[in-house]
Amino acid sequence: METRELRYFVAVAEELHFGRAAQRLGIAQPPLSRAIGGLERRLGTLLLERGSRGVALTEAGAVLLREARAALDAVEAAERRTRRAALAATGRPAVVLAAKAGASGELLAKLLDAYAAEPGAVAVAVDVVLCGPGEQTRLLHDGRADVALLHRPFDDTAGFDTEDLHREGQVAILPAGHPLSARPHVRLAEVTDLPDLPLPRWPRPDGTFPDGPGPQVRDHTQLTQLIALGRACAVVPESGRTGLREDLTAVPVSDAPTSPRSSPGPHTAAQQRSRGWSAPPLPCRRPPPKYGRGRRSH
Amino acid sequence: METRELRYFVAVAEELHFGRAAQRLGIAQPPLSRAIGGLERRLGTLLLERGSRGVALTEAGAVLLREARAALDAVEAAERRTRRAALAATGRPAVVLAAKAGASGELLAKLLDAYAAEPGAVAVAVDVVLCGPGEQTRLLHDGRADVALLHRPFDDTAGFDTEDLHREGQVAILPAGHPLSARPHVRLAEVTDLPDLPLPRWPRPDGTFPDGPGPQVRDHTQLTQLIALGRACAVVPESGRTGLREDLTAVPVSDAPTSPRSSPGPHTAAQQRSRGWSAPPLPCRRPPPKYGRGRRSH
DNA sequence: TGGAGCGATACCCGGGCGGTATCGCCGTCC
DNA sequence: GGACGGCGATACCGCCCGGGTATCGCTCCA
Repeated sequence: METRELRYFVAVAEELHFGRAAQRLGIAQPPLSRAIGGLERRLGTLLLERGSRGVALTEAGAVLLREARAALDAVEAAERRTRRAALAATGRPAVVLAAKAGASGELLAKLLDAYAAEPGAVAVAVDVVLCGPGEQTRLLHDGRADVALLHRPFDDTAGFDTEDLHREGQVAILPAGHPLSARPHVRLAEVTDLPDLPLPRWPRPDGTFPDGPGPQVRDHTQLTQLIALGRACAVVPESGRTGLREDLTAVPVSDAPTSPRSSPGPHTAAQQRSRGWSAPPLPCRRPPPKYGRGRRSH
Repeated sequence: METRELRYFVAVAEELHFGRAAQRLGIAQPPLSRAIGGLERRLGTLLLERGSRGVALTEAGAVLLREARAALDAVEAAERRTRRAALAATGRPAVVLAAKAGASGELLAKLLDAYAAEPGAVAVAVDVVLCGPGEQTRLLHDGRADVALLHRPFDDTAGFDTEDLHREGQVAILPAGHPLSARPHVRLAEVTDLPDLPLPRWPRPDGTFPDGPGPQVRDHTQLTQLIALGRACAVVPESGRTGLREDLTAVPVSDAPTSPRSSPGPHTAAQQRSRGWSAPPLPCRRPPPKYGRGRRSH
């Protein structure tokens, strides 16, 4: 299978319409039909159900869509990482770290300081990419980033080589005047079902939102603003209280599970071990005890 | 980048010889030279250092080799899994489970029994693929398997979505007559540096062996035979003592870290969640308490 | 210094990919 | 119910690109 065919198929599977998919791909519709037809013939199965009105994915088509996306990400990552390796050979080598904008600011700063102080790290710059929530995994998969700061259990670390950097309690973020905001601490159950302050809904990776009573939010700014307006509350890692607006209050959640951050690298350990650069791929290889919780065993 | 180019590059990078690589690919040498040249031009970097005698990888070339292998695996996996999904739609759906031959026999049997008893599992067969040590990850990456039984810390689970199924102590396998074999238990340090019974060396993923005093082994049979011959000893999970030859003795290792098994699926959680089949992708979804240690949270 | 080995280049050919034109099918709307 | 419009498939054509052969240029040895 050629990547061209995979790209074509993904376009049709996403548009569910040959004409629009062809337009998106910048080609005419007939070659697209032929390409999909050829793919189906070689795989020996129907990928798309052609109804009189539009197109639908078959079972096999749904599988191919998921797998093709992963494969295309891998190809894209290959290209990007090779390009960066080429830059690193002639210019300054760099590691790209993805972090959610607005979160983990303090940790990030200390992490970068600690890495700059590392022996052997002098030659490697750490480029920080700030992105929206949940985007980190995408960046890792398609090669735009090499490592990322994730927050369990909010972010999904499955499929990555991870290392716990820091474990912290959680706090509830409430409007300044709220009755609970005067309390020294609250229990999780007390804030998860406040009828007047529902928990917000974050977008899924595909951009849609789960059902529920809470408002839809896409980033940290929207979140804080909604809480300040008295329309929502939130439970976030302790570090989220730094740099809080003055009209918001953070109250420790006594019974919330501690939330370790993770710093995952590319998706196989072999990549980690054999990265061709002259400096360690993970920032904070021997991290200060304050943040590090030891290396993996392998 | 097209997969054809990646295949060509991997061939040359592995052979380090255009002529042989072309032969392996079944094409003539000039098109190969042109393809690699085009790749280098588009990436804007040299991938191969052409010396007067043979070829060498550049820094960027080494990165691309690693990334290209991963990408080609992903493409191959896409094809295989789509083909299997097509089969599943018309015939009997199946999950392919990879397990190391000779190990975890008992767990495997009980796992299959437990899965067969699951509601909803009746429609899905579990195909078991037995493979050599360390091959499981390869099978998962290129789509020949969906889940595998791995043994930490021996196998590397980085990059997979894993779930601990069982945690067990470790035993030292010794020749029957050895002085230590009469002991009720031994400490790890006592068996790791026996001068007469060195620990064997297992192959790395690339097939080469690490340096060391121990004999090279490739499978369980070789291992037991070497121990029986008094040329080596080994530390393996407890379950390794079942079905032991009579001329070998297993002695519990009192201070060895416990070794949980893991059952990883394809390399992203999204794949797990959205698999197009009608039955759960993981065997033993609600595993009997004896073996299961709970589900992941997400 | 000539020959062997190896990769690059020159040049040619054919298949495949992409283009336009058109068909077949179906749903819809006077 | 027939005309129309939307959509995917098919027919056919031209051209580019991928693959082939022949040959060159370079280097290392004998």
